[in-house]
Amino acid sequence: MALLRLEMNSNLFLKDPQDTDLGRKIIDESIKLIDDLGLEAFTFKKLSIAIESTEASIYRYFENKHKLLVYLIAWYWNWLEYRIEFMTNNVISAEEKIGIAVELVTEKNEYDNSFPTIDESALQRIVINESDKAYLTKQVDDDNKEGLFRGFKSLCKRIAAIVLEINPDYEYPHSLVSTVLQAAHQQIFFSEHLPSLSNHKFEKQQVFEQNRKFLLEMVLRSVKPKNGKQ
Amino acid sequence: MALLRLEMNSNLFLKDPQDTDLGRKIIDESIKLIDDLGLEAFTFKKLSIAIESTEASIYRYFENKHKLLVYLIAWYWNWLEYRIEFMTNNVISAEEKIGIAVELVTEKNEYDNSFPTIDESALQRIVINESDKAYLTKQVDDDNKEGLFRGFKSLCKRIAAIVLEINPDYEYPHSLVSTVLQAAHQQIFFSEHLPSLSNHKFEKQQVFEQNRKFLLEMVLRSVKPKNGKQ
DNA sequence: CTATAACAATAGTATTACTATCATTTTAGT
DNA sequence: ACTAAAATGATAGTAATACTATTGTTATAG
Repeated sequence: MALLRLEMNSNLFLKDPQDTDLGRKIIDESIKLIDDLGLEAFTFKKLSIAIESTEASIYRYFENKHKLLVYLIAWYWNWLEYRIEFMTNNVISAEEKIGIAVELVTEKNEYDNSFPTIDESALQRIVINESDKAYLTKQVDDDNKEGLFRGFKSLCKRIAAIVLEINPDYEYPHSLVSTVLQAAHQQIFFSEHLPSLSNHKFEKQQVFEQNRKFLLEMVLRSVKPKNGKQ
Repeated sequence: MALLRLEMNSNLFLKDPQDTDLGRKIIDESIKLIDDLGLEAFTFKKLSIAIESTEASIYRYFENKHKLLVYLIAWYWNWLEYRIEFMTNNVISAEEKIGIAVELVTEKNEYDNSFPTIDESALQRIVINESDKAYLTKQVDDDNKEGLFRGFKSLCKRIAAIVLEINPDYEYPHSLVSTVLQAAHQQIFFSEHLPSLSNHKFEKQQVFEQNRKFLLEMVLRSVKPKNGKQ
């Protein structure tokens, strides 16, 4: 598989971490640390110790912890969109395409050799546990103006376009897709921590597969009700 | 309308804030302050100034800011469940009941005279902006063991029961309902701050009404597909 | 081979999230 | 009305956090 680099919006960082060894170390180790400690207990101090550098050096790459989080989440959505693009390329049937998209959105991530140092499965856990915190802030409008959420919005738009291919008259393609993208990780969280909120059983891969079926069914039934009433 | 008191799980507080004037002031003012400042900028110091008391006094009611947030969110879900119970009482048709439930879940809240000092519309904004932070933490399992999330779980269970009345064979009642409860506030947030993620237009009441239609349609089509294929 | 960028080392600050102690006020029961 | 207990206020203190600033050292690119 080819070695790739996802181009990130330059407002996400002060200095592109993909350009230097230290920068890449910041990314890789912050993924591991946030996954371990949770965002609240994660600090630049701890990260600087983990990468055997200093707080000051990290601040040259990222304005603060929030921006670093937003960067990681944005990277994840970019990566996911890239894979959906790749896997639906040359597929003609819109229904087949939505099946592929929902599969990629809901599947459990494993190491991807295209990005050798990034632990995609840890990053997916971060998305599950922390991604909502990236936008649930008072600065959301400023951040949005800087384009920090372009990754998620672009992914949503792409999948919504497939939805409209299936049924151009469906009224809520973007709402439906953003709901599904959110549910894709929320249901995993619920089934692990608040199991009565979900019907999926948190055992090995099963929960991911049940979630895929649940969400694909929800999408298809919403978009294409079979009774012709719409 | 009768004056009511929602009984809260005693693990949510050190001393029941509903018992004293100071306690009620803590609740009322914290709702206003968190709504204004956002959870991150909200501190017990600022709250103590707002209520003309001291940090120490607040700490006698709540262990910390996190517990206070969880308390407020739990109060909201309890209140919502109570209203759903009330409004669906004596309604026979399950479809009518789900319509009422979705309406209450998605409607914009106004002052409710039963709880004179609580600003329910500010509290709803807190639920929209901050509620996910109540459980997206490393302590979620401990908090859950203490029953801190009973309000949300109980609400989900109640609505899931209505779903099963409509179709006892539907496989994902809890997943569907928790997804809807989440989407109910997420879509409001999106339409205001990240409008490309939603099809609802953020203007006055409209967004709430569009959201209701979107979610009710989603529920009904998911639960009761008309083609008899299931 | 030097100029410049990158990084390390260190120090310092305001704020936060508490804990502790003791004094004062309020309230409840007799 | 009196007293014990509970509730609250006032004040102080601490470790950690989220930065900013400065200066010195090491890489590396032209």
